[in-house]
Amino acid sequence: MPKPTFEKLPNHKREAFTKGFLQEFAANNYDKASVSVVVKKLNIAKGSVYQYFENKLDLYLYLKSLCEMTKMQYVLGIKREDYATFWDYYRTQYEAGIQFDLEHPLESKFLYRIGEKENSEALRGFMKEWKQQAIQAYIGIIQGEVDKGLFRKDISAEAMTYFLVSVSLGIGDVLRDRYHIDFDENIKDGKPLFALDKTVLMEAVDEQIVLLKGALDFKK
Amino acid sequence: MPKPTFEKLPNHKREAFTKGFLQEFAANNYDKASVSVVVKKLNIAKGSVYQYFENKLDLYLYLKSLCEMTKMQYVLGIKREDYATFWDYYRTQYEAGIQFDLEHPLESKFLYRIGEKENSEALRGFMKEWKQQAIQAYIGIIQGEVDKGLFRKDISAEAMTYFLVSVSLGIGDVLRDRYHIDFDENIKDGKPLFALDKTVLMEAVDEQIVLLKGALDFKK
DNA sequence: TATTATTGTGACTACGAGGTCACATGACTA
DNA sequence: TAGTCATGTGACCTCGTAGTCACAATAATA
Repeated sequence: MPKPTFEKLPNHKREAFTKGFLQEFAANNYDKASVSVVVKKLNIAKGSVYQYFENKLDLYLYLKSLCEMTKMQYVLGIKREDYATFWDYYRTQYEAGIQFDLEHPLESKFLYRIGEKENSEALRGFMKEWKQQAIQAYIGIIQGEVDKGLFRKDISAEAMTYFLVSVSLGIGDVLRDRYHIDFDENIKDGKPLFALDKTVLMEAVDEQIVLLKGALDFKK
Repeated sequence: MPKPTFEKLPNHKREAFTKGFLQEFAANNYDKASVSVVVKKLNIAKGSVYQYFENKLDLYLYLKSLCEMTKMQYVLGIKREDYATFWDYYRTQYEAGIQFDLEHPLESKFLYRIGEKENSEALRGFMKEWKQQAIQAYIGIIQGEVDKGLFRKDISAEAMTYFLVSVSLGIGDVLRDRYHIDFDENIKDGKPLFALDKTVLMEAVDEQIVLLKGALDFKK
């Protein structure tokens, strides 16, 4: 986490700093992202970085927590109990994610990288924990659907959760491939990752949801 | 592709060379895999590597084609027309993949990395093409199922294909996470990635197939 | 055996990374 | 104004990488 020196920085400096490194980590994975490059771009001394943060990993984790907090504001208010079906809930969550991407493309791309399988050894521990927590949270919800008789009972909630997560993580790729989206170009141009009409995107998402329903819904 | 010098090498030398670099590329991504490290491990001169191959990328692509050819021997004979349903066909393919992993763990891990989202910039072009070809091949098969009235008609074959691919790529992670498998450790010990009883693994696969059936099969 | 062609070698180059530190600069206090 | 403390600086250090090349060693041919 940042040293006091960083917290005391005037806003415009701190924001420029954050933005510069967010761009770098959004465009490159942890290992390839270069402190030296950003430092040149921002016209600050390399030593400053290490007066603000312990090291590269410390800086990365700070940015990660920043992005997560921003995304939370979009997703946290969405509660299962406020929706008639799991799929209304799920769809709303996904839509909020797209809205987040629309308004915070850098943070969105940063977080998109976390879902990637291959990650630097330095990060692997954090990512594994992160994924396990996400999975566990979802298992609880899915088990709830099973108990309500809304999801099938012949397959374990765990298996269904992994299934759902696979598809969820894949949807981003579906969108990217089907609409020939170049994430890196969009990032460079300051556009959102999914620089397309939201309704078009949601159509593709809805297709995947229809398939998910077929897979998980209880059939009498 | 290798220079003539490499082809003329005595078998034991060529095999040791190949194995050494397969291990390195199985354990590290393209960027992190180090020619220098392997060279030390094999007790050969660095210059030799560049008498066998143009450069690191050339060497990597050769190993990739090697692994693909080996895997082909397991999968190529499996034809859709030999199976009653798509799912018998799909299951057999997956089982063959596990068998391949059992007998060629190094090659299996090497290829597993290709499915990963994050890849070195040097490789991105190759991987994109590779994925597109795989997708296109599958779309043809899936469309065939639709035409036969076996798969649902209300969703495009393309959307169903992406759905199937998402889940297929995810199954590896399901197995890894559910059975707490450490790929890197297994590789280091010379074990297969999925060092578990094949029938146990296939049980988990079958669960996912049941869900896939629910999603894609035509319901009257 | 002498000559030529092929293969093996490892110190070396050029590069770029993360991180350090003695010093310069600026701001606030006495 | 003089002194103190926090912040900014960039040359420098260590490390590791891919790739090179003049030379040594071996194999093949005459």
